[in-house]
Amino acid sequence: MHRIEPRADCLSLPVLVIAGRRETTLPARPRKADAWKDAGQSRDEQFAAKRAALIRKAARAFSARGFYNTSLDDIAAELGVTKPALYYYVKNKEEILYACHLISNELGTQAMTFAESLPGCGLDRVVALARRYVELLTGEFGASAVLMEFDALQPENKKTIVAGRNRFDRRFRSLIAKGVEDGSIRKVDPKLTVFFFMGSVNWMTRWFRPDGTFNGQEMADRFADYLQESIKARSNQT
Amino acid sequence: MHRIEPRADCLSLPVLVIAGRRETTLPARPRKADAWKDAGQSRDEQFAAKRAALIRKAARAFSARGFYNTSLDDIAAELGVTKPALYYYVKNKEEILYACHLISNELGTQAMTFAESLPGCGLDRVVALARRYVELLTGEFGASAVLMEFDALQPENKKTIVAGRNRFDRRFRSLIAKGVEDGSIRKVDPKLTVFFFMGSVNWMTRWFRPDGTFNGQEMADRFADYLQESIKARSNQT
DNA sequence: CCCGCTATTTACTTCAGAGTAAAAAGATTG
DNA sequence: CAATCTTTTTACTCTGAAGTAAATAGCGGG
Repeated sequence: MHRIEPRADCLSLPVLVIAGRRETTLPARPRKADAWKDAGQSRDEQFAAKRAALIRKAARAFSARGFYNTSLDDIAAELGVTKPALYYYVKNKEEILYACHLISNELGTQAMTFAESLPGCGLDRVVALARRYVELLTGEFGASAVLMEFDALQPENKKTIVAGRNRFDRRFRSLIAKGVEDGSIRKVDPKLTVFFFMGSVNWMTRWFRPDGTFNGQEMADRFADYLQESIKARSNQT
Repeated sequence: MHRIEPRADCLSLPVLVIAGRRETTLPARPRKADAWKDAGQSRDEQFAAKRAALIRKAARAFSARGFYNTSLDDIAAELGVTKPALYYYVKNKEEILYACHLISNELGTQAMTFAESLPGCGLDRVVALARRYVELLTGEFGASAVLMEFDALQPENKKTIVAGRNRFDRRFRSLIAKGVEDGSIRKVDPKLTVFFFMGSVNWMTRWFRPDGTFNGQEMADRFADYLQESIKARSNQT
């Protein structure tokens, strides 16, 4: 019997995943995928790996099709198991969503910490943040992390997630404010700027495919570039 | 008995609406709102007005909380009636969503037609499009129109809506491409630029409140400004 | 090769919310 | 003020998907 206490620490193990298109008929029990057959680990490692794979499949599905358009049967089918098997790894659907949000916040924090550690003017750091964040979102963990379904979270979890997001927002704004102060960024409203940029990024998770016209790195470069151009100070203007 | 054939022409009649926060308990039957008590019209006019009010309340709710987080009971309660009453005006929930998408597309077309009719360089027209579009979205019809739940539409309707959206996208891209040609816009990828900007706008509908820090007009100005700065050509660069 | 633990399945229950039927309440008109 | 049409309600049904119980299959050690 495995513990189902909060254990969202399983952000590990890269798993190759092909973004699946919605099927009209559930393809009854396809061959088990990825982590589900990868052997050669301790029991606890396997548990963690499988849980992580589950979360990441779900994250991709949620990002691409939305939380409510993704049933647990869908996820289970994609993993090659049946729905109740999922309940061995998570308590309920909400916990999956929560785990996804945790990843999302984690990536944000990572990008932020990186950006804040950089030398240079405010603009440079803001742009670095943007680039790194998009890189992370489009990278290993897939276009998986940015979710919008806060309302489906339990109040307790929602509080945690929203708090994390707010922290990210504040640091982002503060970075922008510093840029305005040091003269590298033109006079923009930090809050609005963050909303503007984050909107683009949130939306990206809905259409981005790693095998599309642009890969993750290119997306990161271009998004960062848009942001940079839209906020950088120019000699000949306010 | 009233016909329930496709009749999504009811985009009329401004109705004052205060964005309602989600209630844990459904406030049982509050006083009827707005159009529901406005008398002094022919029957057909009343029908149209009420249907329009219904669609617009729903549109706001969908935008703010999402399609699946909004039950018909919610909408009915907000209007001060019971759920079955809604079925007198629409065939089902999907039809409401479809009507919302039609409004959304309509606003896009309006903004686009306006922008294309302008003289001036590509950049000017692109910026005018952005401003007008945000103006419309945040205006009379509220932050109501941009929806993301394409998947909940019937295949037939989905086709229509997606086609409309694609048309908008193409015209938007084409405007950008022209700007690049005439030298007013720097070398950006039109498609990506559209996605970038539309993401911000889509996201805006989730948080914008007319009574917030910025009103609709300010939002329009600032979003247009961000876009302008991010894509305009400069003398001293590529 | 049997025991006990891990993992997954089959076969359910439950519930929210979409949708419907039929009765009741409101209008409008002769 | 009855007759009839319009609108809304009460009281349901139905369904999809979340979630659970209990049986079963697989595995590692003794």
